Amino acid sequence: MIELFNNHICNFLDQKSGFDEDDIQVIKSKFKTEITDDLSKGHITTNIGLVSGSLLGKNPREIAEGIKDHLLILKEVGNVEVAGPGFLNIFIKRSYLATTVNASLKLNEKFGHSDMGNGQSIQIEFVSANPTGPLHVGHGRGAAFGDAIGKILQANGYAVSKEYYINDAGRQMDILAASVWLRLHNCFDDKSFPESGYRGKYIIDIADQIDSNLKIASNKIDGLLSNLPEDSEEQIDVLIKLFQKEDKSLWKQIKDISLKMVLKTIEDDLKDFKVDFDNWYYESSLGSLQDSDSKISSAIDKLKTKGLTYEEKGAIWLNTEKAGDDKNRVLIRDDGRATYFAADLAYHKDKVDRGFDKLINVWGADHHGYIKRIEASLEGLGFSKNKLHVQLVQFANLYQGKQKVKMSTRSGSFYTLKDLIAEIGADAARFYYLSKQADQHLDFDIELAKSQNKENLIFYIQYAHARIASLQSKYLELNQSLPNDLEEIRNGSYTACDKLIHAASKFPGVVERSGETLQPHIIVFYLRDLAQQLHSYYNDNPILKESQENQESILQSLSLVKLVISNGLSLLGIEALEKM
RNA sequence: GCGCCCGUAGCUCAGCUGGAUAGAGUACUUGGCUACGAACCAAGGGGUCGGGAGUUCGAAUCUCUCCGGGCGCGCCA
Repeated sequence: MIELFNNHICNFLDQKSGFDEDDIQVIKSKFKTEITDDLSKGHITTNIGLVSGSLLGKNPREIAEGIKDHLLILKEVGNVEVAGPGFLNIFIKRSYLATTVNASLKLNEKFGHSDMGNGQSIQIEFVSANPTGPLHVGHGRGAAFGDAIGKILQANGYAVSKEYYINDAGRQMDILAASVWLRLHNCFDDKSFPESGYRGKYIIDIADQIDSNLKIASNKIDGLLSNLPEDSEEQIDVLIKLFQKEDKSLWKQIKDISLKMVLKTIEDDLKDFKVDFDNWYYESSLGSLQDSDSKISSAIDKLKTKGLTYEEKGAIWLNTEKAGDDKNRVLIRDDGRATYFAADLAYHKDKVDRGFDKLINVWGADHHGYIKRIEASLEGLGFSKNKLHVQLVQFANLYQGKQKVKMSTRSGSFYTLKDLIAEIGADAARFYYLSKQADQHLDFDIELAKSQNKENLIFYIQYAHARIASLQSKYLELNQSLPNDLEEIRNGSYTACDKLIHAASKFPGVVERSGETLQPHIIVFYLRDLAQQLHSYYNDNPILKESQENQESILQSLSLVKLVISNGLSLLGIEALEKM
């Protein structure tokens, strides 16, 4: 609809304004036509008068007057007012409004979709938590966010691929295996268990299952545990080496099974959270430095060829300062092992090689210092850093009322994502994770998320949806079917729903903006406002006492509101409720 | 010290690609069920948009600076 007016205004500029060609281009790029906040300003408003007036040094209101006449030609337009400093407020004819309601309803679950992305492929990498334990509530925010922007971008015409990067190659895997091994042999009690090992109960569960499969002889390593270093980090390293030496194949088996089991729980938790991935990418598939054909070797080779690397203190460094990083970074340590950064760089090269038009990384905010170096490496590899967008997600603090919920991975007992889903359900959890801009701190109150009143926004929005559903079924008891076309009543005089129709018509614009800015919370707040208007209307109007013609008109309008709530929630990965 | 993010009503937050009187919820005061879901609605008070300067016809929004808070600055991942 906005399109229509934009084109018409551009048409005016080109043919009738008499402005300079260059000025017209500037004006076209700067003026905005949008749906108004409320109906006192008409349905559509444009600042074309202000923008041109400012540029040309003319009176904005006079310019607006000229364009006003041009707009009145359109058959869809009922009235146009020049308002304030020079805004043009456009009032649409009611018959045309009815047409737009019909058209929107016909689009059904596609209402709100756009072709902004034009089929471009976009990959979103998110969660990517180390496979060393269950997901905690911090991961939940990244999971909800990545999944939601996936849905939103898809709705905006992008071809979306969601990926989880599994760090299965580093020292942490060794620590995981060592922790399981220790539990397997009951070497320590909870108190004396090495601090830098993983101490959670899930390690015991893994050990139990391995034990029943492998039937490992216990007390096999009693002699190994004497003379351990004091420092807990050194301690775990010594243990890892001991176990590897003791029984190489058993070590490998334990490591593989542990990884598999942890990944399984992560996958299950994400499934319960209604988050799915198109691809699970293993860091180990990047290969090793020893293999000169591996992805990691060839990525580093490419940088070497470009002369961006150098040797210093026995290590191989990448010059990332050149691209704005604070300091240069090590790719290969002095002991010959690749750094995490080297692997990540190879991973990002691989993403680009796979042909995605755009890459989005959803990272915890504590990684922001890492952005520069990954951008630098992409540029070093000959790609534009603009291909990649890193979206930071801040930490979420959980509260139970006023009480902060403690999360400590150290102690091994922590509030997991699974716990959260069990307590408030996946939908409420997703909703609250998404209710604030991702890169800002979020205080997440579990009590609030469970409450059944207006303060709980998801409840309030669902309630609006359920109310309409309930009204529809009431209507169906009295009539054969819901009205499905306003053709017959488009000239009706019932205008009480106009505000609702107007609010609902903003939805496609909201989805686009949410996609452009990667901010799902825009949809959250929009739905809250829409629900508020629905409740207000519902309260003031005894709908089923209206004339039959009015009832049809109302039901039609409310169906649109219901559709918007349902589509909006679904973009957040939440199912709208017919009853609650 | 350097870098990134944030500071809007008592509290929790919207609004930020500059636009028309700065908005919700909560709390407080008050009114509304013989009506389709009152789990709701309506009305009222409450603000130097952290301070200051600049750009502009116009600044919560952009720039600079100061103050206050968070996070990051490994041959960890």
